[in-house]
Amino acid sequence: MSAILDTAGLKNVKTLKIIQDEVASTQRIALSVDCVIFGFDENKLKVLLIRSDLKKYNGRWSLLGDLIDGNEDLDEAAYRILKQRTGLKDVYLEQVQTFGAVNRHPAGRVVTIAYCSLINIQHHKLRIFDNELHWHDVNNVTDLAFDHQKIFETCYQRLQKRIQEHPLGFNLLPKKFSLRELQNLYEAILGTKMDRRNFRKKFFAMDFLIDLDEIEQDVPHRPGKLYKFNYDKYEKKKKKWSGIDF
Amino acid sequence: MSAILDTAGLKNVKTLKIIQDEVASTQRIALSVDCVIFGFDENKLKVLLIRSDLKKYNGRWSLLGDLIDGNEDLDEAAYRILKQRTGLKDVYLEQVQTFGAVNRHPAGRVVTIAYCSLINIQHHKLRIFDNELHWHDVNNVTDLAFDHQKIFETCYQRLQKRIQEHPLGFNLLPKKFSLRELQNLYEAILGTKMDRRNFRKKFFAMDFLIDLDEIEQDVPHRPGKLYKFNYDKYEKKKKKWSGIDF
DNA sequence: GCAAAAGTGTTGGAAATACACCCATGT
DNA sequence: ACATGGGTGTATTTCCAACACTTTTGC
Repeated sequence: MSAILDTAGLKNVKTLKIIQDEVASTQRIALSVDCVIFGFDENKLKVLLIRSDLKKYNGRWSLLGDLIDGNEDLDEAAYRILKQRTGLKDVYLEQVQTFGAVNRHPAGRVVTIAYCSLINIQHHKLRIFDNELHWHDVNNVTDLAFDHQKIFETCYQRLQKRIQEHPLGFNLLPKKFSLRELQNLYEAILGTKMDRRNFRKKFFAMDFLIDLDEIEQDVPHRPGKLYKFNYDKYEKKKKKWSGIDF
Repeated sequence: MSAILDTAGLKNVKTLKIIQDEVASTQRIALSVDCVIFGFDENKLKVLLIRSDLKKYNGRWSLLGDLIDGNEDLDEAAYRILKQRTGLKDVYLEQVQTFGAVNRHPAGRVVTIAYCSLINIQHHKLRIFDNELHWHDVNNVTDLAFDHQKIFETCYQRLQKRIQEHPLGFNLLPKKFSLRELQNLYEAILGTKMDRRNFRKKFFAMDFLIDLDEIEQDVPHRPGKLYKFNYDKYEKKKKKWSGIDF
């Protein structure tokens, strides 16, 4: 912040020392990170929840979170939580919003920064040995502890929007995937059905899929071809937004 | 946050008291709000800056900000700053992002929540009696103090994107405006030139403009018709996003 | 009457949608 | 052979971009 003024109009130049004192004397606030960790499995979009460790919320599910250390960057804290809970790999992580209602936490003033994370469930399945940790179908998430329901919904909406504008979805899939899997992913996240032919057309027209010349194994029907996403090409061709539309 | 664990796997139910102690004992952090206040004047998009009150940044401009009080909601703090500096009216306010690099502030650890605000400059001109406060052309903002350059750019980009998807722009205009003014606004914010006929067509097709049957006064050419924005109608017809496109 | 901006339609191309049939594989 | 999903093409519609002239007002 730039100014510590109680009224407008003060314009003395302050020394660093004065500001330091102000920072030190102001009521400080506990800061936390909460992670909304999305995964994709069995053609469903899932979110990773843990049982609240607070008696008040006994039995209710909550997001994974932790307090931020005084010497820790925000993103660092979010990565730390991911690492502790899932094993950290192929992680997409994005800060979404900060929630700071005065009474949002029963233990006192805790402002929390919500992060949205996308992980490939196959790679992390093993790490969930703790049975208080569970993948929930996003359509079946209700009554979370604290203000976590609100946080979850905000992050889910953000995901729905972002996935249509950026190639985030691939973070949820195995490196090699079929077009059917890709479409299932989009349908699960957006809650819609799409025309298969037009879906293919759209993605092939984008020209960011690399044909691996491999096919699915162990499917009880004609196997589909496998693809991977061409991140390099995407980075170069990234589209600039234009067009007023609301 | 939901869990205060140092390793995964802990699953005892904690009492409120235990968590309170943890919150109290954890290193707390000073929290601030920084406002990126946009205005529109003389066909330019402007941002309101103040001279840094820190000697280290002597002469450099910075955003308007202040520390958050322990009993104050985040949005409340942002509104307070707006009120102190501009007079608070017709304000559009939106939380954008939280910045928390460990060393972003020379006075110690200060995490800041950036807010973007759009105000109608005509209504607030008078309040800027403090000559350390100044409206800068957004194209001429460089070398701000702290990490404010980054914050400013993030907010500006957010604005550019949001204004194309939501009718924010009207917060920057007088209640009655001509189509020319509206187009100038979009061109200023997006840094583009648009075709006048297509611009009109687009806005009339949306059908959110109310023809006031009034015309501009004191213009040295054929006066344009004046319109206002129909917020109610917009709220009802709000478009749902659809379409993968990146 | 001249300068300056307001106001107005049409057309062609691109992109999105809707839609139906044959193909490859496992059982 | 049949069930299941993979793979392909075309016709229609909708949306967007490009583009030029006439009108109104102040001077």
